[in-house]
Amino acid sequence: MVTINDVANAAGVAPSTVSYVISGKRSISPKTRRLVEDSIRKLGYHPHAGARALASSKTNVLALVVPLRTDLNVAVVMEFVASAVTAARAHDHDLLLLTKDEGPAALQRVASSAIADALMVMDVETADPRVPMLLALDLPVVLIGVPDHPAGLSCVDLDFTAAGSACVAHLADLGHRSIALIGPSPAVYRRGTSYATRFLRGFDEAAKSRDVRAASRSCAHSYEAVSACLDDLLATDPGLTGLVVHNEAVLPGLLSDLRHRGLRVPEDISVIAVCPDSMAEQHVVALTNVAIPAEEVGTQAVEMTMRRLAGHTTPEVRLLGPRLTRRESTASPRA
Amino acid sequence: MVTINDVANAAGVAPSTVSYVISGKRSISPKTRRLVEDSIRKLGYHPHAGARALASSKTNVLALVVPLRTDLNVAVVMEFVASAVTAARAHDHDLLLLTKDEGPAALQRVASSAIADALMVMDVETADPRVPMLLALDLPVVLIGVPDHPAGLSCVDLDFTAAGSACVAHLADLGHRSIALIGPSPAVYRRGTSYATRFLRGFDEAAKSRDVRAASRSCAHSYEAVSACLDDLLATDPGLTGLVVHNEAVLPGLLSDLRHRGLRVPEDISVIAVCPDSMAEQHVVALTNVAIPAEEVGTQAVEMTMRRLAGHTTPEVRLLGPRLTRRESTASPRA
DNA sequence: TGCCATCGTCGATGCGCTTCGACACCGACG
DNA sequence: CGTCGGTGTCGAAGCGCATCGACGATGGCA
Repeated sequence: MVTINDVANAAGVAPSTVSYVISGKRSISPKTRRLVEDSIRKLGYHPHAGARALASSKTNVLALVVPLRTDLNVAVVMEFVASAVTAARAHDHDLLLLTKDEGPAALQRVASSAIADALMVMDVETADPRVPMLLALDLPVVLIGVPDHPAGLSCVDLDFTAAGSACVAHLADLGHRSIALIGPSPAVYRRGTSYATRFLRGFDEAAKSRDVRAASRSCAHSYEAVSACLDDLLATDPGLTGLVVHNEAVLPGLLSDLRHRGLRVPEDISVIAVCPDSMAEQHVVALTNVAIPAEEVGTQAVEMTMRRLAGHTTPEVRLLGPRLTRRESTASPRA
Repeated sequence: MVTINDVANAAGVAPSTVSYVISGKRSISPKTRRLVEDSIRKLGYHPHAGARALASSKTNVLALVVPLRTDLNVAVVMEFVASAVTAARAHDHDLLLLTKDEGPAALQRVASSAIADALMVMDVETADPRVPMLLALDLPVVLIGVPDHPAGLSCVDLDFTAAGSACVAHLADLGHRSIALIGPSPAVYRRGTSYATRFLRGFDEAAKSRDVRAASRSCAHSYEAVSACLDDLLATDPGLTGLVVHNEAVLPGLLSDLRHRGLRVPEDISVIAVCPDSMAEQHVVALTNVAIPAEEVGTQAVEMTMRRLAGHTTPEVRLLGPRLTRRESTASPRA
């Protein structure tokens, strides 16, 4: 292994000088700098991460806690993870992956083993049991999602409340008077997953203020569940003309089922989805959607984390405004 | 921070004794062991990862290189990652995520910074430029996928060649005489992505030996591409009765398009997919499929890695046999 | 010419842990 | 009773680095 001493010898300087060249924490003459940098390159020197962590109390690692459940949208999670890794690397940090399954103890472990410098936590619940423990951790923490009481933790997420409202507004503007929300599976609501309840709230409030009849259902992934859900909705209100789908996984099944029923999109029924743009464009009828900006959320989460690490101590709560893109799946209802 | 010294003091023993209690590398009297373990628990002691890495040259971290491209199946990648993290944790290791985008240099960096104890590399290409460098790394490496010349690296993957053959065999057994493969996007082939070419080989060889007319096409994600691909295939051979789809992303579009053409599945045309079971079951017509056992591959990859870390030096190449599940999308062609 | 401030470099120290050799103690055996 | 082997514990060294105080050199100014 090539150490800082090897570099120092090769360059004819002291190890500490090499360290200062790398960190830039003291001024170095151009001549010495060049000498050292050349030696570093020639020897292919990389500082030993453990030694560096021990001496400096910084690991240059960010830990990310992801949910492994299949009832969440894996594509969204993956996109988020991808952008987080990329953003972290842009700040010269690495990304350690933890699973929600390991529970709060894993967070303790990471914190007290000094494995990572900061934590990013996905899939936050409204009354998340991890929040109090995270507060006690004295590591920078950024939540993806917003619990009821962030209490000093930084948060970033799509503004799902506004997203719910935007969907209703779009349909109401088109003239729809009776709409329904097809939401995530019951398990998601049961856990109190933050985004689900926030979206529902925005949906309900907007429906009330726009004076639109609004139903909402939770729906599991299976084709049968989707079908039963539609049966139920159409039986309850045969005049239903608009569907808001906050459950990407049911989209294929839903669209097939509508066609089987002889309901054309958008002529007979409008559909608006909450999903990534790529998914919206993938269907036969391109879907009007509110985008889930997983990539931007990931980047933002890392940026906020880095700011905390840089000493910026005040926690921020950042809600990204929803972006609705009109495509082919929404239209005015027939008179 | 609570250190090994704090624990030693609390237990009234030497720090080295605490270390031996934890590692089990020397025998400890039951009395002392209990004393130490109690102190550890009471103080909530976790060894400092950096210090431990420095002293022992072990990080207890596995690095996983994942592709971030969207032309690969994100669900499969995610499933793999999930099982890898879980398996790693079961062996008391953490998982560090790297992206393929960073290129070979990132692997160098991780190795010479002693950030991880081993590397797992996904999305391997037939003539992967990373292979020679990985060989020089003197870290245990496990490839997910099989390059042309593994040359001493461990590999694990679904046996895609056998999978390709199995698809053909299934259709041939049903009596199909003309079939086609709809493969991944051209970019995937261009990269020489290992699994794509292996599957194609198995497909071609089986078709030849079973005396089945076989065409194959590469197909991008878009609905238009799928449609054009079908136009082409049906024009080339109007007698086409079987489709093998090795490109999960096009499935929804493909199935819609077939229906638009008035082709019923499986009455007019059989469809067999290479995709995770969950995806196969999600469609209106449940799809006969060859499963992509991402979870098992992930677990296996970790197990192989741990074996290497335990001193087991001979590299293994492990190909998982394909499992074909017959569902509703395949049937004998009408006479 | 002499003094001081500044800049660039060095040496020493310690981060928390693992590991090695040393050693004290105990029971068994001749 | 003396010796020997084994068991359990200890102390010290060192892993590779960052960081702090110190110090020599250089240049400006009086």
